[in-house]
Amino acid sequence: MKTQWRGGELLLTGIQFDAQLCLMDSAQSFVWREHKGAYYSVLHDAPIRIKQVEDGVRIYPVNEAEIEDYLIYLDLLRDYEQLALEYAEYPCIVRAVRMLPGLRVLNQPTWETLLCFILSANNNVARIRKLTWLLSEHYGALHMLDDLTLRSMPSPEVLAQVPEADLRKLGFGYRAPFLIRTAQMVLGGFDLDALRHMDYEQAHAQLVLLPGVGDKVADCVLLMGCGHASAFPVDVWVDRLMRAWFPLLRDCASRTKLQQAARQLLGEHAGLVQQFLFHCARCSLIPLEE
DNA sequence: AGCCAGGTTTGGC
DNA sequence: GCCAAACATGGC
Repeated sequence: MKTQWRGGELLLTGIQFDAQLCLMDSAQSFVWREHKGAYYSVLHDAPIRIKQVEDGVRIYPVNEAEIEDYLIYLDLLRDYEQLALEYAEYPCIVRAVRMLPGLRVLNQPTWETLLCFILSANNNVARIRKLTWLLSEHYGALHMLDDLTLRSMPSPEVLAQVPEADLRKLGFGYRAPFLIRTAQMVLGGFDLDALRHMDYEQAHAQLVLLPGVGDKVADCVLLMGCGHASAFPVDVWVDRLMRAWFPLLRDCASRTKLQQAARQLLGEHAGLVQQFLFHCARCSLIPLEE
């Protein structure tokens, strides 16, 4: 990887990174929007633009001191070739990782990851993105970039004060009180930053204390919002594909059992693998049955 | 029109 | 601990 920085623009080349896949199509993040061939969002209270180039990306604006933050966000400091080697004994994993060379697991801010995945429960991707947009549009801070108005996700301070009825009117349904009560708990001292430094079990046990956060949402937040690469979210797709491709797991009595067994089996980077398998199955890149 | 969505909560054994 | 039903909404 080569990094060049000048005039507030960061140019990263010699990397495998598919912006459309990572920011829009892989259902990891719901806060990016596409405009004229570039991707826009607000990250850590600053508007940001990412554009795909030949063998890398251009990011603007970036302070020189923040360069590493973006490498971390896009997970460009990790060797994904190594990931395939690590799981050489599982042909389906090697195949999935090699099939999506531009896919990376984003390291997103914990708070917005938490909000998005509370919204994701029993919901479809199109509506998760719509509700995420509604939340930022009504309660987020305003930013400008390239004559585009962008809004951040609401802070816990703001969200904790929103009347439940207002969110229900906007179409949040039964998830409305989950969002508000979670914001109130974070405001009341629930330490999201601490989750990064706890071990997986401990951090998971903490997260499920939040309203609207069950096992699966907790694992998504841990994987994509807390740097826990071993967190292994199991949704309908992952449940089906793991049973289909891993005979060892076929007889797991419940989703909880399967989640634990799969995480145990795949180890330190289970969650990274999960993203590749999930995308392959969801987009029918690898058939679930033969 | 009806099924389904990157599930969670609640209340019953 | 395991199971079922309720849950709001709208995408397809």
